[in-house]
Amino acid sequence: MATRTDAPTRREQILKEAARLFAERGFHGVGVDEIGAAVGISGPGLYRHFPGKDAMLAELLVGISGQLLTGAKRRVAEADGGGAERLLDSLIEGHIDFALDDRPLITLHDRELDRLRDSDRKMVRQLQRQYVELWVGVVREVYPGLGEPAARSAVHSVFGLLNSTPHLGRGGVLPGRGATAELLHRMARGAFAAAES
Amino acid sequence: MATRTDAPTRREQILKEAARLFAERGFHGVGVDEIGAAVGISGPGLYRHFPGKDAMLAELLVGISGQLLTGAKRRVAEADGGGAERLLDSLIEGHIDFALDDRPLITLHDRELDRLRDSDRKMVRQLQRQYVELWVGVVREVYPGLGEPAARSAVHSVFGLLNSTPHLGRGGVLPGRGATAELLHRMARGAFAAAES
DNA sequence: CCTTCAGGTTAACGAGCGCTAACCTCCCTG
DNA sequence: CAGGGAGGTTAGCGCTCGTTAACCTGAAGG
Repeated sequence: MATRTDAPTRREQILKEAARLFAERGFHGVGVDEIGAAVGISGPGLYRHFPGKDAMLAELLVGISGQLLTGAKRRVAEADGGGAERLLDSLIEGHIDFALDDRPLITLHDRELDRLRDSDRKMVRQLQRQYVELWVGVVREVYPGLGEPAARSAVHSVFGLLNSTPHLGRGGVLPGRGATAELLHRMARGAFAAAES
Repeated sequence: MATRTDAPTRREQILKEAARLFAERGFHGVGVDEIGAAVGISGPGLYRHFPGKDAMLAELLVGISGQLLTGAKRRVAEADGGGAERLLDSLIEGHIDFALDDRPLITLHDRELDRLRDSDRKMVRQLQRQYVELWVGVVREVYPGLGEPAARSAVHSVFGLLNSTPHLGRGGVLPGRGATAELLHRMARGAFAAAES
């Protein structure tokens, strides 16, 4: 898994614009002509890069879930021996970065999953479950008072909290990226702590 | 505004089933024939009750937002002199009841807003904003350390937390309604408290 | 200079969808 | 008992959308 350094390909342009459009108006609400227009080509030209509209959504969702899980695993590996508290903070930080930097993707992630073909959906669900279970393990280490079902519920709820970023910018000014990230981080920790008691 | 006591009308059946279907597969992903079949009539028979598919979604979303706001205002009135702490708990409880009892509606509420005609969307947005501002006022009374922008962000984030209920039942067992409600309530309070510090 | 191929183009097809038209059938009321 | 409206039905229209077919073009390679 080498890190990409070269310029963004046409394929990647398409994925990025498709993600934005899907997030804005829903998978069924966006036509292929629109996606094409967003990258400067028109309509069926997309079929030189993807076998179909479904494939774009599938690649996006699998990519998102995989990226989240991969990042979390890397953080676990890096935190080797650093303590569960630090690790949980690292996980939270990673999720917040994702939620703030890729809002359209976060939106898609829990909104359009049901539009996938069975095999793709199964794969995404599995990646998501692994991600959740990884969090649950760390959370229970930091907050031993939490039973497993409660911890899982708490993790899902905190995801809901962190994934609220698309709603934040709606009414105008949000207090800058750094401050928002800090606020979300504190709230997540506070929510977990309160879940334990 | 008299409280309804009579049996559910056909209109209400339709709205309920439409909400469920829209939540499951998205507004554009559900056909009128499906909605009709879900209430035992077929296809165009719906047009005896609604002028169009859009109108169903509009009535659902306006109804949701209005119901949330109305309930919150009632709680404010009832808590007259009872203290801000108690009032905030009451607001949280009301929102949780809604999120647990009407999951499809909660899902629609922040997912299909953009499919509305401009006038309807404007109305929903206004109701939502009033609801948020009502919360912001109470939250800032309980947690005076919060500035207004931070309080607003915190409120949106806590909504994300509370509205995560549709994701909770996914993987099998959730620990019973009462316990879930309690957990969510504690986490919401914990998140607000941590936002203040 | 010819070939090839990646990456476009426009035209058009077929399916699905929202919605309308036309018609039917109870049930209620004067 | 006439009649009329509420609430259904089926047939079908028109439009949109995903996808395919057929064609074009410019750049690279021998």
